[in-house]
Amino acid sequence: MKALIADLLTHAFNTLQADGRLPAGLAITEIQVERTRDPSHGDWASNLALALAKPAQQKPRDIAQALVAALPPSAAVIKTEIAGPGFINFFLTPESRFESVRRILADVNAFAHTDVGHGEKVLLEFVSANPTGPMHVGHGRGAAYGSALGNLLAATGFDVQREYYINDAGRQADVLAVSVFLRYLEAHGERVAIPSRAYPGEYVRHCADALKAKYGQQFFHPYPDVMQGLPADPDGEGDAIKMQKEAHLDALISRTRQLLGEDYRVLQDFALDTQLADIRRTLDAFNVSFDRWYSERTLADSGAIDKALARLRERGHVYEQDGAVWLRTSTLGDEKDRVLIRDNGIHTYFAADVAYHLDKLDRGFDTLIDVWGADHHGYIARVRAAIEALTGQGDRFHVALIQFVTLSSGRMGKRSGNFVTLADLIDEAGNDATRFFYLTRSPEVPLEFDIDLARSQTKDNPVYYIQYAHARVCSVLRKLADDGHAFDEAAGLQALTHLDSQEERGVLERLDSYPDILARAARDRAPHTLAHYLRDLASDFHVWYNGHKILIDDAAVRNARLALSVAVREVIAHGLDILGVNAPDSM
RNA sequence: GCGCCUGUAGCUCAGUGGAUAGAGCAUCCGCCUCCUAAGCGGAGGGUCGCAGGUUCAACUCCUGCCAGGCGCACCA
Repeated sequence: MKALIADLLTHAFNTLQADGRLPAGLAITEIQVERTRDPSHGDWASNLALALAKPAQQKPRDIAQALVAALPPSAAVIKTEIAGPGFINFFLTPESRFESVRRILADVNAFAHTDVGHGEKVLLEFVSANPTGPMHVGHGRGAAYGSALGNLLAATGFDVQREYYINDAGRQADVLAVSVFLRYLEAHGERVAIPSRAYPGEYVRHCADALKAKYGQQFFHPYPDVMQGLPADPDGEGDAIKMQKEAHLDALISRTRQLLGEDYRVLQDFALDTQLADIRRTLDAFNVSFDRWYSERTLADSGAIDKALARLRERGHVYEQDGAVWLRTSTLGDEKDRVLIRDNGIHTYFAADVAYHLDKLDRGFDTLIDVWGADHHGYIARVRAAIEALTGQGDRFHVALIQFVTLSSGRMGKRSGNFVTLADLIDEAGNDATRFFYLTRSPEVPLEFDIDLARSQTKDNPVYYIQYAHARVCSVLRKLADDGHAFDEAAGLQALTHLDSQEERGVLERLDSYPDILARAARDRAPHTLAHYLRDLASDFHVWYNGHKILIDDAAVRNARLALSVAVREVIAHGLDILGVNAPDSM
């Protein structure tokens, strides 16, 4: 209905411009049409005349008069009124309230679809957690957000590809390798000290055990040989100490490479593959999938990094200083210049990331959306600057920053070093509740995850409340069949005018707003809008259900109510599917 | 110090520049012969952090301040 009103107003506006009644240069970016709160204001209202008043240099009520006079006729509109400072109120026919039910029952996907995307090609990169350990609850939020956003964009006319960038190169991968290596030696009976900057988690030990099981003695070296002559790993705090700790770890990495030779890569690949497999398992369980897993290593191997560097040089954005190669990002919005190639000749993570984003654009994507943890916000300016330097299209790059997650009940960090993994959380709260809870908050707000509420199976838990509405409709239909009846859709659609109670009007209006909610959620990249909507719809439905019996003897009214119920079920199933939450038939 | 995010009911949070700022929880008062009580109805509860500004209109936009979180590497 909203789209219809907006259409009428657009026509009226164009007519007035063509007649010279309004200045020609005027442009309306988006017509605001809203539901009225007060029934005496009609069903819908627009502030278009108010918005035009200033640029057109005319009184808002005069413009409103002209717009109303120029409105094309519509079967749905009974009358219009001008109210207050210049609102245009629309009164619609009773029959128009049922339009959405007809459309939902005909094809809910068509009903829900609004083409905000116009086929725009979007590359959505999310999660991209380093394969150096299990996913934690923060990654889970990014996973839920990214996957829901992908579904949302796909449902609103975007051509979206989902991608996971695997950080399988660089120092972190080396730290993982030596961490596993030391635990591997320990599994062979050596007494080892784990460096303070290495990975301490229990999963490293499991990985080492698996390594031993597969390769036996192949990588073994006596621990004293490994450590001989290495700088010490000092205790304590402070920058100087920290640097010594890192130096110790770096020396250990070099020594391990040297001792293992070509086997180093075998060991490292084993460790990375093990961790990545664990991540994939968790994501599968979490109903998150990707179109492509993109390896950082392949960027170096394929020459993509060299290509990006050459292009940056060509465009004059690169210089050398202190033995390193720098990108002049400071002239493109970044606070300082950034190193691409270190003085030791090894490219930085940033250089690989620049090449990756160039590759995304080269593959023909119009828009790049990266989903990052909030702690990476300082990184945005330099990546955008690099894209700008490469292509002049820095505005195509968008980052959705996801704020941190804390767990309620003090369950986080209960025992030091024993952090809660995403797999643990899913295990505890279930897939549906976990996804839904992640998605109920705006991404830029820190999330306090209430585990006890997520576990609870009462109406206090919004996900159960919504799923229950869906199951309830299914239950009613089962009861109907048990009683030897069937839902007569055609008869129901004929009899929709029986749906005239306050509660039924509430449900009808809510259903009608669904396409607009989806469009807004997609435009704002805000899946939480949809989560809130579904809760409201479920609430409207439950309120109606509790006051009105559906399975009554009067066939016309019964079928009309069934039509409304099924429409609710269809929209809930559609919305939950976008959020990646199941819509069960019974509970 | 600089940058990003946040500040709305006791708590957790919604809120396209638009008409009287909302929801859930919590609190209080009611409600089960009935398609699932895994539920429903009602009540109280607000200086939208503070101060200016922009305009027909500001919780919403701008500026400054206050408070909290995060970040400021030749790590990733």
